[in-house]
Amino acid sequence: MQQPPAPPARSAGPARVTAAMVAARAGVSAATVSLVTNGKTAGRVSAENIAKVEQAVAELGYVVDGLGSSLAKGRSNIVIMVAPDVSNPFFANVIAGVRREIGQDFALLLSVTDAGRTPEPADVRRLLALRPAGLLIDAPSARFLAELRATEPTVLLDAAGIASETPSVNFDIAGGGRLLAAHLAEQGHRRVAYLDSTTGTETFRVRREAFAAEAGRLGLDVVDMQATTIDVGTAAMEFARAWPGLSARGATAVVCATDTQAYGVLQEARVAGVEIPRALAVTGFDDLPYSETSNPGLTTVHLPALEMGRLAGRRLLELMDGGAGGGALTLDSSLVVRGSTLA
Amino acid sequence: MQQPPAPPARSAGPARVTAAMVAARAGVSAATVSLVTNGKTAGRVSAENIAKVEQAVAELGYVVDGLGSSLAKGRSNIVIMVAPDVSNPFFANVIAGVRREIGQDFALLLSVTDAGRTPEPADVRRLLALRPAGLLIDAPSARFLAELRATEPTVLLDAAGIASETPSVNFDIAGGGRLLAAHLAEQGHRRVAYLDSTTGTETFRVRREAFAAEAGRLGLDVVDMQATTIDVGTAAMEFARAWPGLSARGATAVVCATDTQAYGVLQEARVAGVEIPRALAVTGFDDLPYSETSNPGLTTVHLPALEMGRLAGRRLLELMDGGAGGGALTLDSSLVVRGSTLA
DNA sequence: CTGAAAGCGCTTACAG
DNA sequence: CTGAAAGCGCTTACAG
Repeated sequence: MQQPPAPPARSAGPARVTAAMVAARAGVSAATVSLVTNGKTAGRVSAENIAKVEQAVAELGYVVDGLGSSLAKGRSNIVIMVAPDVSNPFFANVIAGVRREIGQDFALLLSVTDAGRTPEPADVRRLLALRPAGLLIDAPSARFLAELRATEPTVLLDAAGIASETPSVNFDIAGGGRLLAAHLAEQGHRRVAYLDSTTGTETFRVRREAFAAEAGRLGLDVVDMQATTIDVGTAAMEFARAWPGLSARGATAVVCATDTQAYGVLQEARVAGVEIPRALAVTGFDDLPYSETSNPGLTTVHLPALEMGRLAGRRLLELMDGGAGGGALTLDSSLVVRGSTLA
Repeated sequence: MQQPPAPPARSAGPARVTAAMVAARAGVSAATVSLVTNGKTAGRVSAENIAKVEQAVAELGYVVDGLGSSLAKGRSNIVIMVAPDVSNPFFANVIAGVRREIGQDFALLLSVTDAGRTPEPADVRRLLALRPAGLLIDAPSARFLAELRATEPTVLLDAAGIASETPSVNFDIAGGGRLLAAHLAEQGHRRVAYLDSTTGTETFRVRREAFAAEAGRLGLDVVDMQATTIDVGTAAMEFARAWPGLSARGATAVVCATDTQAYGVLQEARVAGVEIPRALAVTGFDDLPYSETSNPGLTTVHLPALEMGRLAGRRLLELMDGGAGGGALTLDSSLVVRGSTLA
């Protein structure tokens, strides 16, 4: 007497439109549908059938299923970008550059970690299981790279200072750091403080070391402050904490690992009544838009973010097309001198 | 005489380890391997076979292929979060909250657009083709939502003011806006300027409208500045441009759509020698960490970002488990009064 | 408890 | 130019 229970409702909504449904409606085989949706019709599909398929696709609202397609092709159409610090405004420009190059053909997806943390091996493994068509790794740590061992096309961004076979697009960070040291020495500074970032990526190590080495060569004394996150607030607090001591020891400049931290120093110095640049010079790295309009303007090492994104995207495209393209590409950095160091 | 050409080298590196290889090594079937890697062994696989499979998995370094697995299961194990403004530091906290809830079981991937832009229909379609297990949409525009029509589990974040059947987790933005208006009226202001964001999301419309409505009720006059991106620099420039006129018309406060913009106003006001809060009160929305430590501290509407991320993640988990869970959840916002409005 | 088989939705040689 | 078939790497009823 009992009715068998109704089959459980599948995920609500209309059934998924498949290539087979399109084929049936167009009166062709699934193979032909595939050829058309992949644009491989040249000399293989008649104009008539192309038109039929296109109409059926439109009528049914068919979208090629990414999973089936990727499985058959052996790779997906997504490019995963791994980055430690999405909320750095600098990074937004890098992404914009990447998207501009690969955006038409691939879906760009970001894998982010909590602020200031580097991705874990487990994260990476899960990402590779998605079979990305390519990988973009921004500001990697050496440890992370060692664990990666990805066989898919990979391009590193901002990986200066990392020994790796993987193709990379870098800034000449070290050159920028040296220019910075030379500029400060020229301005007559003798003792400067360095405010590092807590993010454990190589780029920050290089920034610091290149600056410190050149500073040493020029007779400049470098004092380390406590590293902070890339955040105006924490940098401001660290400056407030450290300044009395630094001042007593005769420091006349603060070199920050990022512009964002420099903003915090500028702000807090103003609160403390420290005159910039007369009593204190302040510098950054990145050259974010605001560094031009801040008051005083911030002297900083200019890093061409958009350009880096574009080049990395283009190289990844070549790699995914089967190109070789090894080696490291280095973009010039330059020093932009503004009011924060120039009386 | 000619040797046939060597087969083209497949994507370099060792061949992919498959479940079949694991099965062969463990001396079991692929089905058993699947049961083990999916943790569905209870009453279905002997302890002995579990051990064999686990050992083979370890020896071979087998990782379940996401494409094959997802295709068979009908959905992937990725959750895609769509967001207009990754580089807003506020957003980093939302993500952290989401990850904390869903991070173990799903890969969280971000789809971002260029600063201040809302995703296009084409972007969305490509994302859905990946068959995400779930979708998280942050600060959607009404237009975007109308186009979406996703059948997969979806949770909206910060979607106050959007009429939609889709479950959502929101802030009581309107309440915060009203508290802000009341506070300024109480402090004796009669005419205030409003600095909006150019990002075309509903949350900013609601911020402005709730504030303006309550302000009107309390006899406060509201003057619109030119909206800017969520960026210290552009906000600073807009303040510099607008202040002379605003001042002449008797405005005594600037209400900003975000804390970040308020920082620009604070900074530029200081440069212009405008005393805060005596000559000008400044407020924001978000309550970023820096708003507490800035000098003066920033009066702002506190929005619990981490909490929102966690709740959204939890609701999505429920939905993906087949739960119903419709309706909108609203988190209280509150007004944090600091030195930027309080003499 | 176990494995053979079908199927997820495509794409790509292959034969015609 | 076209379609039937095999296969991508899994998972899940099903029969045993």
